[in-house]
Amino acid sequence: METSCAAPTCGRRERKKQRTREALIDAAFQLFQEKGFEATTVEEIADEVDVSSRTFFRYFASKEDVVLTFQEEQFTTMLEALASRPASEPVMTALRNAAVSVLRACEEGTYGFDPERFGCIQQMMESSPAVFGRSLEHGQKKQAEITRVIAERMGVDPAVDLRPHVAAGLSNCAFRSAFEVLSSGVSGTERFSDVLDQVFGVMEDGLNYLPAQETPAAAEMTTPSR
Amino acid sequence: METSCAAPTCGRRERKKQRTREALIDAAFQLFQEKGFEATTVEEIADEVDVSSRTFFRYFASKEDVVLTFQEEQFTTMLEALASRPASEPVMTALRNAAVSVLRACEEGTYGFDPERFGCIQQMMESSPAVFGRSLEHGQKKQAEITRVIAERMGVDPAVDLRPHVAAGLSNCAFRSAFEVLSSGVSGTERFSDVLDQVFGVMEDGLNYLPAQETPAAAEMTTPSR
DNA sequence: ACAAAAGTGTCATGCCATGACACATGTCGT
DNA sequence: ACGACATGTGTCATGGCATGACACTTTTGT
Repeated sequence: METSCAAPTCGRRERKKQRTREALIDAAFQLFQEKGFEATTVEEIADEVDVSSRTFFRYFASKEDVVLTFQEEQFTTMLEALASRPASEPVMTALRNAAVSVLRACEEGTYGFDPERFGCIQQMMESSPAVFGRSLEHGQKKQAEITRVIAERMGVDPAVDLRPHVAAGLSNCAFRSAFEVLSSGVSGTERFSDVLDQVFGVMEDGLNYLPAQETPAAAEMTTPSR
Repeated sequence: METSCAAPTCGRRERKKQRTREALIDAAFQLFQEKGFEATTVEEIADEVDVSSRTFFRYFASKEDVVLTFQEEQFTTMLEALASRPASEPVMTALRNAAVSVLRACEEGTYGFDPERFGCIQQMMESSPAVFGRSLEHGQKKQAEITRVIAERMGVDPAVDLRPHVAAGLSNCAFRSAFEVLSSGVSGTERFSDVLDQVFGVMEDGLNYLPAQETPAAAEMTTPSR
């Protein structure tokens, strides 16, 4: 009757659960990469780990959720990175730095991220709408948390001031724009983190001045040769 | 063997199809409003119109698609509005004006929009994640088209220049931010179109200067009492 | 060792979505 | 108006996702 540890991080049971969870994720990604997301059934994933499909759904609310696990970690890391930015930094700069640093970690495998899986997920986002949709949904949901953090950092009340909401939206938007740019193969775009940085750059210094028409030369300013 | 009209907008068959489609939409919204989106089954919708569920799926790829019909119309209207903005207008201004005018149309029932249904959809977006997710997905997909139009307007190549992508992303982001602000009940927000306008305002004149900390007084600038 | 708690497997169920095939209903040329 | 063709619809059949119910097993705390 719950006497010792309220949140039992210890114990065989907990360890076993964690192992099953990891196994499910690994098996899932394995299969996703082999046959694609859509073509992989929950039953196959469960069979691979030798549990029932029912059990799978006790660990994940949906098949897409397995993939979103990763995104959730990214988000957590981003929040940490944001918190560790100096308070003197302007909001958008802090968001930019935090966001870019997280993607760098994903790409370079630091911080416990797996670059291969990172790439795998990007692929799935492009190829299966279900994953993409859930990802957008997840991002939008998390945006609310970012809003809170930003509002705190700005020292304003998010129930009155729109700006934290917009700022959070912009960071989210930056991610998606970068992804879209990347997957539509815009020239000179390779690393996700670089593109993201550029997108933030366009937002920060180019937004007000997007003209009706412009000489091609001026475009060089915002899309530097790297 | 296809002699007269290549795109037969005429003909009984076509009319019948259109009627069935309308009937399905109407029945669907009726039921959605009565019992909620999730609680309504495709079979119920089809029964109401006296067709088989199979037929329903010949008109709509998914249950969510019925709702997205409306969004598709909004989008089309927005594109038209954007095209009719003077070419001299800066891109973000044009986007802002176009976007706001569409929402106004939705709210006021002009241009063939139904304000009641508009409200109904907003409700569903808040209450059923599936609809919300699909809506995000749809918006993201359409963003690509906006990108194209903007690039053309700017006279730049979207395969080289990031800015059209970002601008399109921002307009999309503005919609969602406005929606989020609205549904999280930020004070002084009532009409969707007004909030959207404010969001664009924040983006245009406040973005660069979102400071680390700020006196509450300065906030008044970007959130006018209207 | 025992009792409570927590996890799992096994049905059963319901809904969404799609393919196949037969049937009915328009459409068009003559 | 009639017949050939195209197109839309109904009726299965199928398969996957997701969830509830209930019995059974494992773990945990005392």
